[in-house]
Amino acid sequence: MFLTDKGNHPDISLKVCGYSRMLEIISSKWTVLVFYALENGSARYGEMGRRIEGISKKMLTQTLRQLERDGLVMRHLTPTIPPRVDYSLTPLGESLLKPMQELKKWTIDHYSDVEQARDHYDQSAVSQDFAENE
Amino acid sequence: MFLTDKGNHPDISLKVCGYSRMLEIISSKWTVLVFYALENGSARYGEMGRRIEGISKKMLTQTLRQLERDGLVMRHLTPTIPPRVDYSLTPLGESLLKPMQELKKWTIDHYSDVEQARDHYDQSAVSQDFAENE
DNA sequence: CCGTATCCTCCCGGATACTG
DNA sequence: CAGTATCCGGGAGGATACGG
Repeated sequence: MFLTDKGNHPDISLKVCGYSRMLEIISSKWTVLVFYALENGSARYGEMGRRIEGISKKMLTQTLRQLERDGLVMRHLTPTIPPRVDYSLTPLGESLLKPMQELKKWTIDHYSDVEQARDHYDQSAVSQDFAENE
Repeated sequence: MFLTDKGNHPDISLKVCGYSRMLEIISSKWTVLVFYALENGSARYGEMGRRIEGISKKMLTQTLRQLERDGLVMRHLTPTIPPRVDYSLTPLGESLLKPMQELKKWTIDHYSDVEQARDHYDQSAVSQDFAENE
């Protein structure tokens, strides 16, 4: 880690940065996919498990609990046998939709640019490696 | 993992989901903090290391390389001795600023709601634990 | 000053088995 | 159906030392 020399205090701290708090809430891929699965209304537990490719029960439950704890998702239990559990976005969760969708739009609009940049970067990397081995 | 039963294909895949691609680019805390450090213009390597609390050289370099590879950040080397290296956002990187700031604004506006929800959730959790041990 | 290389630890998350 | 409990391997990332 960099040493903080006399009086030169860091001004970007994880604790107070708005961006960090943002990531604290939505930075996991499962969190976002689960959130995404609820964009168009409520869904049952098993249903979500089937719709979200590759998620395990453990992560589905854990992710839903976290979203619930943060007040973004509601859990509704119907105590039949077998039980039925539905999840849906809270008003707070819905308020997050718009900025999230803006960011999704940016990604869709610019992902090809990112891919192109990666190709270009990797290309120069290999040609440099090649030059070294001459 | 949930089994994909006959014909019931999952419709939310990591590979094609816009949100996932978004996280692919900005989901790490260091990535976001480094990006943040460049919001108001270019900065030198060491300067960023001092400003971003807790980051190690390894992660700073790794993060900058990734942002550079994705075409969001530019690296400018001045080959003096000792060398001087400045980093800045590319136009693509700048285009990401707006949606990111929207999300940051949401976080600032609603973080207290999230904290309140957490308190409430944790509160009910402990009172439940308490009830169990009666 | 601006990195890279190496080692080593910790914890995330998958697999599996069990329960109301 | 909707979870919980336990075990465990791999990779992210910190600490440290070295290099141009």
